[in-house]
Amino acid sequence: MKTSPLGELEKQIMDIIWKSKHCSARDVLIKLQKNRKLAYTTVMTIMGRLVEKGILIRNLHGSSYLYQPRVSREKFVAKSIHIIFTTAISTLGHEAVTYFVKEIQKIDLKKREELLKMLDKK
Amino acid sequence: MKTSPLGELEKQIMDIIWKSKHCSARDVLIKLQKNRKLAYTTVMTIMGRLVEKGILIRNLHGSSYLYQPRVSREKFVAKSIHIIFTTAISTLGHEAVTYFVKEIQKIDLKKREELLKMLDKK
DNA sequence: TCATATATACTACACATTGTAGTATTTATA
DNA sequence: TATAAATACTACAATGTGTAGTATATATGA
Repeated sequence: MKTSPLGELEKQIMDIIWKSKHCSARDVLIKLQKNRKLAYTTVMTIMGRLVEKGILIRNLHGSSYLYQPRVSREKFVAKSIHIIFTTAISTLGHEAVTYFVKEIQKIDLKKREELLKMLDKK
Repeated sequence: MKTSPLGELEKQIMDIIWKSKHCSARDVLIKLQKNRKLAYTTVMTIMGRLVEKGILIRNLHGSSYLYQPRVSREKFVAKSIHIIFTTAISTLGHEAVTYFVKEIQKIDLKKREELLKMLDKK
């Protein structure tokens, strides 16, 4: 079963596009290449797949495409969490909810600790 | 990325073993075959993989193996949820937490509704 | 206008995961 | 001892993801 809606490269590409609202494959490539070597066609392939998956939309702009997210990052995250959550429950059973609650409580604890640390420094 | 720690068949097998505490491949096969046709070797393969993954433990018992879960269902669920939760956050960002909270709130609402329905019938 | 650069389409391939099962070999049992 | 049962090993298809090459079309600048 799947645990996450995007692969690593897909995620990086989506993050770039969500930030820029719309961009070409080359725009994305250039940003990605700041961190690593990557072929233009690799980016094209992934972006094409994201279009197939309905996550990106593209429009011809002259002789090349401009890509846009089909939904906002917020909506995408909301939907993904819904899928992840319901999948987890159907695979692992209802007790799963309890553990999600516990995870959230842990996070809050950490946040509290972080806040305390910050206050300490000031 | 992965969304769930077990595939469909793996899940079914684990559920059987968690219920019986320990059993042979044949025990599992017989239970699975109540719902569908399946080869003995298919079950063997999956159970072998579950051993490789550290989810099952097996001990020779005469000339065949008896399989046991390495951890309780509870612990497995807890760990799985932890992985799912942290993976989701690292892929989708911290806002993800908000949406998990919303999902839990939705569930509670449903449960409340279900309860009301049950009360209504009685 | 022509050579080069750029974009796209299409194809390919590797690797991991999962479901599925066959074959070969060993072992037990009637 | 022949047969049944268990295991080990191998295989293969489908899917998802990362990676990139090749072929073709198109634009652009000298």
